[in-house]
Amino acid sequence: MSRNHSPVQSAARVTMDDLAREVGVSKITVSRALADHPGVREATRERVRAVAEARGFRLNVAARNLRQQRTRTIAVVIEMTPSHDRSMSEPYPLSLLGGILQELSGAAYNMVLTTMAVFERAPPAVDGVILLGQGLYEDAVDKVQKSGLPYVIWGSVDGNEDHITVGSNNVHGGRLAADHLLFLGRRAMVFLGETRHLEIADRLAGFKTRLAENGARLMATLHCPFTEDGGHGAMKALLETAPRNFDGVFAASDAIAIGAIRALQEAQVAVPDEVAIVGFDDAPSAVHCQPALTSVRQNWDEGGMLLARKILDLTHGRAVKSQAMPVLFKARET
Amino acid sequence: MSRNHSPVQSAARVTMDDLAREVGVSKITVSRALADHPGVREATRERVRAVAEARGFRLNVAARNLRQQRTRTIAVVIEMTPSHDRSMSEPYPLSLLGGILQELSGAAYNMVLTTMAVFERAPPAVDGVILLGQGLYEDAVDKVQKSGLPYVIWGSVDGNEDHITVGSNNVHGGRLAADHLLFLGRRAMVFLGETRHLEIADRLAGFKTRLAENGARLMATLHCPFTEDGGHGAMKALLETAPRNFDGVFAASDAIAIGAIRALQEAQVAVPDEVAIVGFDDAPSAVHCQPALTSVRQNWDEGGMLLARKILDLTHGRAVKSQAMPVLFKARET
DNA sequence: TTGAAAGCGCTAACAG
DNA sequence: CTGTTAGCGCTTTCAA
Repeated sequence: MSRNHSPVQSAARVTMDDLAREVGVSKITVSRALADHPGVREATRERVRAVAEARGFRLNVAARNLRQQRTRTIAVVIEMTPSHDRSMSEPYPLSLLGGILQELSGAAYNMVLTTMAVFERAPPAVDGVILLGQGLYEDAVDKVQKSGLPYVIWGSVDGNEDHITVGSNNVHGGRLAADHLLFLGRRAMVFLGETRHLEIADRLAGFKTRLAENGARLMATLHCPFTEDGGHGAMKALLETAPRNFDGVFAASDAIAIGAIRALQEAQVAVPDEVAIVGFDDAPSAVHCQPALTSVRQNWDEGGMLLARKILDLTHGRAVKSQAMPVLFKARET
Repeated sequence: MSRNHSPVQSAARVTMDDLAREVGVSKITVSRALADHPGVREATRERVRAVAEARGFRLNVAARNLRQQRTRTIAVVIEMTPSHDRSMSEPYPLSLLGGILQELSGAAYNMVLTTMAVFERAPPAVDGVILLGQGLYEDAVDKVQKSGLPYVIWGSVDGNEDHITVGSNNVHGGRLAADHLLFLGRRAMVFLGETRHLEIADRLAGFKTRLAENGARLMATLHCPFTEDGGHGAMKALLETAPRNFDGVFAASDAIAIGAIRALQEAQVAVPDEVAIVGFDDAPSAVHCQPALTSVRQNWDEGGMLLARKILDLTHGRAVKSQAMPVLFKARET
C-alpha cells in the first residue's frame, strides 16, 4: 500500500524518550532494557519491549555510534576498475570478501565496502580499515594511514613493520611453479605478469631463484594486465616477434594463463607438449579449461578471516603481527 | 576522566572546537570552512584548512550523521552460506556488487555489505537497503520492512506493488532456453533448479509456456542447489533411477548445468548429441567448459546500477518503479 | 561574513 | 533496581 514513499523515515521517528514517557520510566531504563543490560527488573524490561514493539521503535545507530565512539564497522577498500574486461573478481575474488564478512559477522561487526576514491571523498564511519589491492599499494597505504584509523593490508609481506600485512606466500608459490616446470624437463621460461605489484614481484622472485638453482633460464618477463586478454595479447606478441625459444610459462594469474594458452594454440604450439604452463589462483576456470590448467591455489577464505581477525584485534588494542599464508600446488594437465 | 578508553584512535582526537580555539574563530566557522560552504572569507577558510591539516583533523562522521539524520550509506544484504561449496558468487556475482558500488560511489555514498543475520543483530547506520538473495525472499523482505528503511530488491518482478524490484526478465529467459532446445529438435525436457526461488520459478514458467505452445513435454523438474555438485547429483540420480527418457535439459544456473554435463558424460550420454543443455548466467566457466555451454546472460552490472539508482531515488523521496531487464541468449555448443 | 545557542538520540558515570 | 546529569561532535537556526 504505497509505503516506502517516506523519504528516509516515515514520520518523526520514535525515540527512547517517547518510550520512556509512555512506559513511565526514564530513558536510561529504556536503553538498558532494550540492550539487555542486567539489573533491570524483568517486568520493566517486558513493558519496555512491548511498547517499543508497539510503537515500532528503532534504535538510532548514529546516535549510539557517536556516544560510544565506535561504530562496529570495518571498511574494506578495494581497487575497482569500472571496465568490463577486468572483473572485480580477478585479483581478489569474492571468497576473500566472504572470509572477511564471515569473521566480522561473527563479531557482530558490519563491513563497508568502498573504493579509495569514496573513502577519501565521503569517509565512512568506521573503526578500522582492510585494504585490498596491489595496485593501490604505496599510494593507498598513505591515504589510509592519514585517516588515523588502524588498518591491515592484503598483499605482500614485506619487511616494513609499520603496517600489518596478510597474504599468500607468493615467493614460495613461484618456487613451486618453477619446480613443476623443471620436473617436466623445461629449461627456458617466460613469465607473464605485472611485476610492479609486490605480490607478483614476489612470485617472480621465487620463480627465478629456483631457475637459477637449477641452471634453467628466464627468457622473458612480459608485463601484462591480469586478464585473459592481457595474457593472450602478450603471448601473441611474443610469438610474432621472434621464433619461439621457450618451453615453459609461469603466469601471474589463471586468467593470464588461459589467454596465453589460447594464443599458443592459435599459433599451433602444443600445450603442454611444446610449452608447459603454470597459472596462479586456481580459479574455477582452471579446472574447466582445455587442457586443465596447473595452478597455485591461494587460500582466499582463510586470508579473509585472518584480515578480519587482525583488524578487530587492532581496534581492540591488541598486538598483531603480519602473516604469510601457505599456498597449495595443483598439478593438472599443463 | 578516562574518556572512553578510546581503543580506536590513538590519542584524543582533534575536534572542530580545538581548531576553532587555535584559529580564533567559532567552531561553526570551522565547520563551514571545511565543508566549502559559501559565505566564509577565503582567508578564513585558508587558515582553518591549514590548521586542520597541521593538527591532523578528521571529521567525526558519526557526529555528522547524527546531526544530519542521514548517513550517506546504503546497506546491501546478501545471502551468505559459509559453505565452501556454494560460493557467494554463485547466484549474485561480484559484478552485481560492482554495479551497485559504482553507482553509489558516483553519488558519494558508501555501501555496507552485510547479511540478514548481522543486519538484525547489529543494525548498521544506513539510509536504505538493497536486498539480494532469492532464498531470503519472503522472510527477509519482512525483516527489512520492519526496519522502516526504504528498500529495493533484486529478484523477480512480481505483481506486488508494495516493494520495488529489479531483476532480469526470467520468464523470457526461460522462453529463450526452450526455443533453443526446440530448434535443436528436442521434445522431452528436464528442468534442474530450486523453484522455490521466485526467479527460478519464473524461468521454469517461461520454459513451460514455450514447451506447451510447441507440444513438447517436460519430463521432470529436479530441485537441486545452485552448485556444480547439485547439478551433478541431481542428474546422476535421475539417470540411475530410470532409463533416459529426455533429450533436452534446462538448468537454472551454469554451475548446475556443468555438473549435469559431467554426470551425463560419466553415464556415456553424448552432449549435445543425445542430450542438449542450456544453462543460465553465462558465467566465465560456461565459455571454457567442454563442450562450451549455451546459456542465458544476465546483465549484472546494469542491474546493480539500477538497484543503486532506485534506492537513492527512494531515500530522496522520489517516485520509483520496479523494472525487469532484458536477458541475452548465448548459443554455444550444447 | 561570523557567532551563540540549541540539540540530534543515545549511554557512561555516579547517586540514590 | 532506577534515575539524574552530562556530553559525544557536529550542524541548523536565528541573530548580529
